[in-house]
Amino acid sequence: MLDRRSGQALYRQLADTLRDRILAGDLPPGGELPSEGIIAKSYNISRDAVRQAIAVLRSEGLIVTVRGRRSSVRRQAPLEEVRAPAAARITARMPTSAERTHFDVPEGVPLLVVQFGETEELYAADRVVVCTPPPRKR
Amino acid sequence: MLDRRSGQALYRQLADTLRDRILAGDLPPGGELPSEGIIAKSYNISRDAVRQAIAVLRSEGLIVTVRGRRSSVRRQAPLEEVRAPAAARITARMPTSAERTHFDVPEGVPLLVVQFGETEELYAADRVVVCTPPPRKR
DNA sequence: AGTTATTTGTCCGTATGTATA
DNA sequence: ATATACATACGGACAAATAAC
Repeated sequence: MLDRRSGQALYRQLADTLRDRILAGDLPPGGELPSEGIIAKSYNISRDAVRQAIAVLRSEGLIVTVRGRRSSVRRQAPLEEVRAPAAARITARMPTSAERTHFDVPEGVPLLVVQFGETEELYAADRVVVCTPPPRKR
Repeated sequence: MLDRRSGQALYRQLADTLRDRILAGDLPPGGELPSEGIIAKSYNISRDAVRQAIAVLRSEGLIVTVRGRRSSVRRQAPLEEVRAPAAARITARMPTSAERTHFDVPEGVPLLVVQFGETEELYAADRVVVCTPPPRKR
């Protein structure tokens, strides 16, 4: 239950409990959360607080929200392996809104940036894993 | 200026214009945005809409917000190079709230995940770049 | 095909708390 | 201590997308 005098924000407490349920497998991938209104009523908090909690989990890449539908636990597709060249530099950053549309990634999913020489390649982190070359035989 | 009949949400339009100013270098790293109240007044929108726009940019890792202070453009520290072992798998994901505290990263900064064998190492993507081994001499 | 109900998205207002300057 | 500024929480209203029938 949520505690109004805990010093912790209500929406953070709610996000923590929902996250725990997701990571524990209580809410399986693809599973739907109750509607914002239902959650708000069941915890006696405003819909605004519920939306903030959901926004937290969405920005962590744990859930996905589509307008008109209840939020659902994000499904993780099998990752495609991409071979990194030698002497490459690999970083990650969040996409802008336009890049999110372009790469078709939901909120909370970073981009992998692979740089080598002049080139820079971008990959959606929910579909790609970058692999370093295997050790050389000799 | 913002257009109420454009079909685009006000806060998205505002986020786009602010992002453009940041990426164009108009607002330099470390530079402060006007306060939420000032922005709201200057665009004739609610403070709530301004906060949503700022939340967008924060989740993209472009700005940093500290309570009581105006938001500022995120500074990018020089990246420490970490050598990736051979046959490693490199992915990225967003940290949970607890991990954000543990790694001391602001919102909008992913974690780099380097897996090899049984081990899995995590790095804050705003401080570390992962490097693949250089080509072998022969 | 079309209508209704459900649900999330956007926008506004107000109030209060808490951190910073 | 005062002023400024962001954070939290509530409320209401309407729009827009989806789902159900």
